[in-house]
Amino acid sequence: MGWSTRQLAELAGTTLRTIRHYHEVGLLAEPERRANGYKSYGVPHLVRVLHVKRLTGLGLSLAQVAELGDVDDHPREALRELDAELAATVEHLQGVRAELALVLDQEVLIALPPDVARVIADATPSTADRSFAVVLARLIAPEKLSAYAEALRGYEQDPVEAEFDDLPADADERTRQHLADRMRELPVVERLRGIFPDATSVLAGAPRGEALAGRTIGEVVAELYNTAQIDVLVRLNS
Amino acid sequence: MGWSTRQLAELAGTTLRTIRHYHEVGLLAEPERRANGYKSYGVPHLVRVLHVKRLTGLGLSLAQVAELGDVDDHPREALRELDAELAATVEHLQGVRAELALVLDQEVLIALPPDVARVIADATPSTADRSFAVVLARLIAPEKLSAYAEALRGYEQDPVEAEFDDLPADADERTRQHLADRMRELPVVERLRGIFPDATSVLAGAPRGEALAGRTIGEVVAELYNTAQIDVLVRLNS
DNA sequence: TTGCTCCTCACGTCACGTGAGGTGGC
DNA sequence: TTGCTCCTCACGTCACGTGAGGTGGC
Repeated sequence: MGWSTRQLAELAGTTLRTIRHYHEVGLLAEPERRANGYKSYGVPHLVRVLHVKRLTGLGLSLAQVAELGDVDDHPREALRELDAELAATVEHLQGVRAELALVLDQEVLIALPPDVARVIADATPSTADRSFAVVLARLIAPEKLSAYAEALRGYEQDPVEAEFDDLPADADERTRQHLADRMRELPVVERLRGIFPDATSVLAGAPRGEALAGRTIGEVVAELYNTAQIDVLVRLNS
Repeated sequence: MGWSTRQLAELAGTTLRTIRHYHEVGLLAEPERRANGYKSYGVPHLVRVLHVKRLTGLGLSLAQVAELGDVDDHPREALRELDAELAATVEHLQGVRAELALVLDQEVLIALPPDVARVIADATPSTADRSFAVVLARLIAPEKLSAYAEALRGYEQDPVEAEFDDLPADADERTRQHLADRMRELPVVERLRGIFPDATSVLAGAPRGEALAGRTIGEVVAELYNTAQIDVLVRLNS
């Protein structure tokens, strides 16, 4: 005598709501009703639902299934496209997993290429400096970033730098100049100056538009360092 | 002076709407406003957005990102879980691709195990029969299905069967019995009788509940064959 | 005054899940 | 009368996309 919606769902191994959804989107014809208004499904409905489920199970969207015609057609093209998509997805996921493996291997989570991240995590232990590196990574050219990381490799904290970190904003002229002179001789600073000989060179080849990027780096620096420290940084390049 | 929403979006390499969405779900603090009501973002916002993007780029949901605390924390556990999920997904997709390869290799798309599908596609060229096979596959035990496919392997159409296919519903008694007698000697029929000695044996070990499944097969048969044909099928087993 | 940017709603997406509220059959 | 099934709305999910309608700044 035909099946109820629930029975059809059970036979097809799916849910009530799925059957109704197929009606809603026009993937399944509405069956005849009994006297009381209940739906009464027949074999073709079951075959149709099994067919739709088969295709969606393979990864087709309902819209794609709708585009294909009858149960008898073999959707070669659609399936081939799907296969290509799946291949791409798998490749992408494997890429993500490779990245994850690198990230899991590291102490800090930084939005940087893994090799660069490693160096920076070692070299710049403070959160502020790391934030700087993350922002920088978005703003400067990739080669510059690699060079920057290379310059920091094997970095060791020097007492002079501690002095810089603790420099009060109201440090006097002589203190600043003296500090700048000694910093200029640090190997790290020397290497960095080789990469960024002046302020504008930081942004050469920047991918984001130099105007905004420049202001941005300026803001970050202003937020990280006090006026005396910035003054010292400026003197490094003179 | 801070950035506008659009500028923040550009700096972070994302869209206006994404920034606003992060506000909506509480992932990003609302910045101060200017006199005219425009938002004015600072460096911490940029760092935050880059951090969120980094995590979602790896595959975390926004809800998961929200659960993790600060930019400085390294979400080892979450990432490890994610990696496990990714591994499972990749495996699943590769399974689907393997299935796709088989399906693409075949003429018809049937919701059957591939080995069974191959045989059935060869043996039963009519749509009706294939529908029957698809439904059957959902209803009977997997071993029975394999055995069924095995029985059909190498199937060749016999003139007697053409006779069966064309049997009119009002065929007389003698015609039916004569046909049944000859069909009983066909190798295919003999093999099938070995698997399904009687009607109830079809459903032995059925996974869906025998009552509904039985009625279902009955309906399918009734829809595929006329009364004379069904009568002949019944006589095959007597 | 004309473009351009900014703002805040608010609906649409995809494949259903999950009640809400009401009725028929034993 | 009490459970159980059936029915039809209709909102929620997830991470935004995409206008709709209105205002501020040059």
